[in-house]
Parts: sequence; structure tokens; C-alpha cells
Amino acid sequence: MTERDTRNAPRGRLDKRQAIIAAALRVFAREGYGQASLDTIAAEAGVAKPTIYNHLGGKENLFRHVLAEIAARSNAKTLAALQTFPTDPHELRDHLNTVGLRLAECFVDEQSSALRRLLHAEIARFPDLFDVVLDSGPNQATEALAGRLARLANAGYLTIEDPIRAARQFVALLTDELPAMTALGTRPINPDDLERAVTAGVDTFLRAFATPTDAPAGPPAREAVGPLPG
Amino acid sequence: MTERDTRNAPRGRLDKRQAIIAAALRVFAREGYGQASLDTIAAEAGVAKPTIYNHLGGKENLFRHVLAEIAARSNAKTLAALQTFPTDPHELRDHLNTVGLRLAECFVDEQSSALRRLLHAEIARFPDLFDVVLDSGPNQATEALAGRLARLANAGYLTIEDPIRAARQFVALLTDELPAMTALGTRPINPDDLERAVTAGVDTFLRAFATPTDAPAGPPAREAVGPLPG
DNA sequence: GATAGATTGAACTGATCAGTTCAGTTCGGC
DNA sequence: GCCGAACTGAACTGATCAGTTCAATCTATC
Repeated sequence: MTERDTRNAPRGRLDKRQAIIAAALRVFAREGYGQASLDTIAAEAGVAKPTIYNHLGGKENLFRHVLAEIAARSNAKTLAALQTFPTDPHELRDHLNTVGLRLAECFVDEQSSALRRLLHAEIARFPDLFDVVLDSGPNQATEALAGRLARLANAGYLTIEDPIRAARQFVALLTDELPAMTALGTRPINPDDLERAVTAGVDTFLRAFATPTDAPAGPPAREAVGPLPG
Repeated sequence: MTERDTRNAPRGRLDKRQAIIAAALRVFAREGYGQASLDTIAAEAGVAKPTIYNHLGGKENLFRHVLAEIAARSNAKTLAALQTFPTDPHELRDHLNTVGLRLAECFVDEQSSALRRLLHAEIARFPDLFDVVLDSGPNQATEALAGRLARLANAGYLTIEDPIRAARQFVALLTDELPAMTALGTRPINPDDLERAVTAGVDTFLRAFATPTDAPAGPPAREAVGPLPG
């Protein structure tokens, strides 16, 4: 961490640990936990096998570190994408399409896809990892998204009783086509197709949750629990 | 445990193949492809290891047969569940809740969940299996569901431009909470929770796709809205 | 330039497992 | 009641791999 760059020396002792985790991430994602060999990981990290044991105990421990690492990274990306969520409901549909596209890009991201595959594959061997990843990722994102949706609902532009549920459904509608289109994240997706999938999701979301309004900023027509008293 | 007696009937040579596939399904689902051992499968099938090679070439071939088997079985269940889809729109919401519950039950079914986990786990090793399973399962179900939705749309009870998309979104809304609630299918789900998830999905689906009616609390008049397209 | 600690390569152990072989057993059909 | 095909059990091969050991080497720092 405090080392300086040693480009010329392949055996510099700088962040071996980072290199190991990065290589392990690639190899695990490519071959799965069971088939991934520590020799392969060591070779791909440009590191001797004992160094892996020095830095991270063994294969199992390495796997846990790798998953925690991807989960944290994916979560950060997703939360960053949510920063662009509209608070100004002007051109709400366009804004939702924009933020939806960013969320969908996070979803089809190579590392996110690898994380999902590894979780599915190894949940039988590592049952605890599921909750770890869930709490460090999707749950936080859903919370954040729910908060943004609730603001729009409070302002009368959406009609939402349960913001958490709406947030989950928003993501579900955005992403429901993506696994099939990307072969569970193993095939790149055409940007046009991604955008089409997103607008389809946003369209249905707005059908369900947009407050029917002919006048801008009109009060909710039905059973909204907005700030506006009936 | 699979045999009834070791002297009289254990070596019937008829359904060895079935026993092998059934055992392989359990073992693969439990341990994954890489960690599953042919010795374990043979033992659990009550069969000698060479018999596996006689009937089904090797581990890889066995795996393909197993996945095709689960996919076909899951698909049959799902299509059967769709048989209960309402054509009579009387009490549409209740009917959708009922059929939605059956679909969700198919989704959280132990074998369906195992199929999803195995697909995610092994798609890198068996890229072709994804399309096989997709075509033999979800795609057929989506087509069937889309047809049913289109009939309701034609009759004026739903407003749907793209029935395929609506069918996909229906399923997405029904199932979006289930992976988290069942830990990717490794934990049983409380039937009440399942029902709650389904009604939440149906609720949003109807918000998005139900044709707005003039009478707020009742279904459309029986004969008033015929098969006229909107 | 000397020292201490990190790193390396290479070899080794012990275990697991896919796939094969084969001599003997069992069963259905004739 | 016999024949041939399916099945069995057990042992074997060859390969892979996690984890360990150790002497030699590198690097930073003083």
C-alpha cells in the first residue's frame, strides 16, 4: 500500500495481495470455485503459490475475500448510478430512462454477473455468503432507490404505497430481460437492446406508478399516501 | 434405500437408467457439477459405476441428460399451472392471484431452483445448455402466458400492446422477491410470504395493464365490452 | 553494503476422482 | 434349464490439486 511503482521488477513486493485478489476474481469467475486451481491463480497473479497462503489463508478464505470485494465494488457502482436519480420531476420519463439505463449497465456489468453466477454456484457450499452479499449490495441499493421514489411520490408525481416494494419492482422490470439476453452475463449485450429493455421497463413502471395527471404537479387522484391531505 | 431387496429385485435391468438420472439429479443439485463424484452418484442410485458408463457416456453426458430432464419436468409443471389461467375475466384479480401463485410455486420448486443454480454455475463450461433450457422452459411458458394475456386484452379487460413483453413482466413482478426470500432456492418459503409476494406482483401488474373502467368497484359489464379490440 | 523480511521456485504429500478393466453373478427369454 | 446380455464389485491408472516445506533470492531501509 505504501510501496511505490515497480514496473520493471516483476517480483516487486508491492500490492501482491491486490494482484492475487484480482487474478482470483478472474479465475473464479471463469472456472467456478471447484475447478479453479490455486496454481492457475498464482500464475495469473504473477505470484508464487506460497504467497497466496501468506496473504490469504487458503482457497476458501481467498474465495470469501474475492466475493466480498466484488460485492463492495458492484454496490459502489450501483449507488453511484443512483446519484443521478431525478429529484426534479421535470421530464420524469426521460430521467427514469437515464437512471434506469445506468442501473441496467451495473446489472450487466461483467463483475456483477460473475458475482451472481458464483453466488448461485456456491451457495450450497457457502450458505452464509448469500446474506453477506445481499446486505452489502441489493438491499442497500433498494433502500436508496426507495428513498428517491418516495420523494417523487411525496411531491405527487408518483403514486406509491410501499416505496421498498416499488423500488424492487422497478429493478425487476428494468432487468427481467437481461439474463436471457446476455446468457447469464457471459455474452455482451448490444447497447440498443439494453436501452430498449430499459425503456420497456420504465414504461410499465410509469403505467403502474405514475400519478395520472393532465395538469402538471396535480395531486394524486387515487389512494396515494402523499403529503397532500385529501 | 432405492432398492427394496438385495437378493430378489435389485438388479432389474430396466429402470437403471431412471435411477441413475434421478440420483445424479440429487447429487448434482446438492454438490454442483465439479464436486459431484460418480462414485457417490452410483452409490445413491444403487448401481455399479460401470453401469453409468454403459447407459450414459460419462460425467458430462450424464449432466446434460440430467439438466434436460429437470428442464422438461419444470416446463411441464409450469405449462400445467397455466392451464388454470382465466379466460373468463370475472373476478380477474382473484384469478390472476391464483394462477400467479401456481406460477410462483413452480418458480420456487426445489428442482426448478436447482436447475437455475446449476445453469448459473456451469454456463461457463456448458454454454450451449443455456439455450437448450431456455427454449424448453421459460420461452414456452412466456409464449403460452402471452397468448392468455392477449385474449384478455382482445376482450378489453387488459390494455396490452406487446403480450410477450407483458408476459415476461408479469412473471418478473411475481418472482422478483423470491430469490432473496428463499436464498436462491435453498431455503423453504412460508406460504403466506409467497402469497404476499404474488399479490404484490399482481397488484402492480394490474395497475399497469388493467383497462381503466368507469365503474370504480366493479368488473366491466358482461356483454357491454365484447371482443372489440381497443 | 549489511540486515531482515518478503518472495520465489520447485519438489513433495496425501487425497480425490474420472474413467477403465475384468472376472464373476444374475436375470429375462427361449 | 440353458444362453447371452446386462450388471456387479473391486481394483487399477493417470491425472489433478490443496496445502506444505525449504533453501535460495530479492528489496527496502538503515
